[in-house]
Amino acid sequence: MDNKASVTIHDIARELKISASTVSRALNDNPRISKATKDKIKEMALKMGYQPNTIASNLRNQKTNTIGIVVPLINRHFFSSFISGVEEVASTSGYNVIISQSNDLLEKEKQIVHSLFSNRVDGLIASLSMQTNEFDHFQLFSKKNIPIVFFDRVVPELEAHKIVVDDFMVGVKATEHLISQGYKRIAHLAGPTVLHTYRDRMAGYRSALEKNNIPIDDSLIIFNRLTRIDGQEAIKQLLALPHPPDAVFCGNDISALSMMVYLKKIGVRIPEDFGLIGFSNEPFSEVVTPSISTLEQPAFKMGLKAGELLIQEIERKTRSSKHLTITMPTELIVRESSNRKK
Amino acid sequence: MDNKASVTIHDIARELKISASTVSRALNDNPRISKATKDKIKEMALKMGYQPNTIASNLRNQKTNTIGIVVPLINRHFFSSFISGVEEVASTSGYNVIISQSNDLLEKEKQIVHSLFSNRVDGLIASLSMQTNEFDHFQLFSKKNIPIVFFDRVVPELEAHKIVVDDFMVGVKATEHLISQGYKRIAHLAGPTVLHTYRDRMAGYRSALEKNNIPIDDSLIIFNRLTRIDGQEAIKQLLALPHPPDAVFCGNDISALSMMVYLKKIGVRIPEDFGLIGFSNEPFSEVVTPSISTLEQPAFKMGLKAGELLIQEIERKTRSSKHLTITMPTELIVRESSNRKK
DNA sequence: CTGAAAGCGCTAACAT
DNA sequence: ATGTTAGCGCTTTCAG
Repeated sequence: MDNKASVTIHDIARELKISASTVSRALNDNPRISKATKDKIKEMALKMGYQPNTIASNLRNQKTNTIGIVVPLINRHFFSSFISGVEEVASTSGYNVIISQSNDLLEKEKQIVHSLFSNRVDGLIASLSMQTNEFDHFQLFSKKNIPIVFFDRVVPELEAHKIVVDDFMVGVKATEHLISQGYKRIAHLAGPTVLHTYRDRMAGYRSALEKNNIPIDDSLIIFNRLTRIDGQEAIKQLLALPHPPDAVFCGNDISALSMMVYLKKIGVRIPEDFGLIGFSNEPFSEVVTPSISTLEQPAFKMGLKAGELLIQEIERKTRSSKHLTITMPTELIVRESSNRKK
Repeated sequence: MDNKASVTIHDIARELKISASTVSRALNDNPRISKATKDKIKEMALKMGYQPNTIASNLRNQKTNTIGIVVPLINRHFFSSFISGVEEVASTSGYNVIISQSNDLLEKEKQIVHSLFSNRVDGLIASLSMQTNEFDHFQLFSKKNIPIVFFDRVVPELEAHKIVVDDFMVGVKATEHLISQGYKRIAHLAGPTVLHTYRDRMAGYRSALEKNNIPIDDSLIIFNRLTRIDGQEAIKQLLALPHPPDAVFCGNDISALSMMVYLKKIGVRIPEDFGLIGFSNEPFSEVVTPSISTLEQPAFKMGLKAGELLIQEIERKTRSSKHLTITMPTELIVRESSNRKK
């Protein structure tokens, strides 16, 4: 039940009959302190079980060595891999990471951002919630010149650094792949268009069709939130069309999978009768039968990059005036669900 | 380039020609302040763009409203779901969460624990690294009566609260299920026995066999790290036996999957000729073909529970003397890979 | 090379 | 109902 107050630098100072400032300097390896006293102080600190109080130091230094991360959902492969990347650079650079999830709710996101600000994080890394259509809460940071790096779900309007993949090219690559496999009526399951990442993918899809002289049929484009249930309802809706599609480019792997499950159940052969391609290469996509074609989003690397960039900005005295947008490569992964030509 | 210092309660006080303490009290809804002045103060705070400095408040209050979490790897379904659970209770109770990963390295774990301590987290939730065989770093917390909750990878020696599943029963349930399906020679792929969670599961397996008068054949028990490759090598080894098994209880779903892939490739029918059951209900297990029987480890719920318990302890003035061990139920999920009797 | 003193922003006795 | 004052633990001028 040893619950007495922690040992502070003052305790060490008193014990050694020196001043607290000397102790502080010694523990921070300040060159103005002699080797001898440093050793003496460090030894005593160890002996007394001294543990620095980071909070006090943070308050005094106006710096917390902490990075805030906001993601829609931590429990998603893409995001947890991304965070893992950030965590890696952060910890090697001496930063802690505070993570919060918005659950895709704007209100929660706002609250989190305020809380992170109040905790005086040195920088912020964020991916927007699906509902986010206003950005005042981020102004808090930019107004005070605290660097922000957005990733994945970003908006062009935001003046900040961004780590993204080329979603337009994603749409193009996925669609052209399906075309190359001989599919004729290609549908697209798109996410909420408030998010430009989904808009861009759709634009890529349209562009690929146009370039290949395939007419664009808006009834083949469905918008929803890309959940499992959404996928199933979308495929039902598509199949009920007068001229149903013979392939779908899905906004994510989850919805592609749920479409596949439904199609298999009603006896549609994949990829012979129907082609499917998803997005983001979830771990399951490789192991289901048939395996699902998709595009790999380099989550971990994006996290590393975001962390690097942010820390660079934090440690630069003057804010860099221009905002970088780093576009990471995506890789088309052709698997069974869309591969009907050897 | 608005980089001037933040608005503090003193700025508000000066503006309103009142004292800082009144401002502080008003903003904290202290009943001793009149409604009128509260309103006035809050309005001014809003107008001036005041954002509380949590650090200062933390230092003063000796409380950070922050929970530290240490996991081996954030980018793993079980851990990220668990964290998600913690995060949920934490945020509804007004706590932030700092997450760090040990990468299964003892040294990293030590460093993290010290850093979390220095950041004066109000409590700690941890799952041990695979290397952890000493526990002094956690003493830091217990000595100062800061509550800790261990989960999943725990050791009995630790005097702290624990959230676990009944691994012995896991072994029993899995094995008895295979027996009930008529499999005769049941093998077990076990993880590293330094971790008691794997030891317990194996004990459950043995116990179930004994109870059903099935002789235990040690050549049917294989130990490795349960990776994909491990699974494949294990099944090859098992099939090469003079009397090969007709079913395997695997220590996790990954290894069960890789066995399945191999068995399918060489033409073994599942579940007719061979039965498989895994553990932990990875997302892919449900969607592969055949779907994999498994036992659900309620990660998210465990996270909720851990968070609840920890916060309870934090907010109790006196530490509860006894250490709770909460055993969460696991659920047998029978799917195709082991279900040969309708 | 070391010490004294002030202050980071907030809160809570203790006043009144 | 509000103000005064001191201090959480640390760092950093400024002085010597």
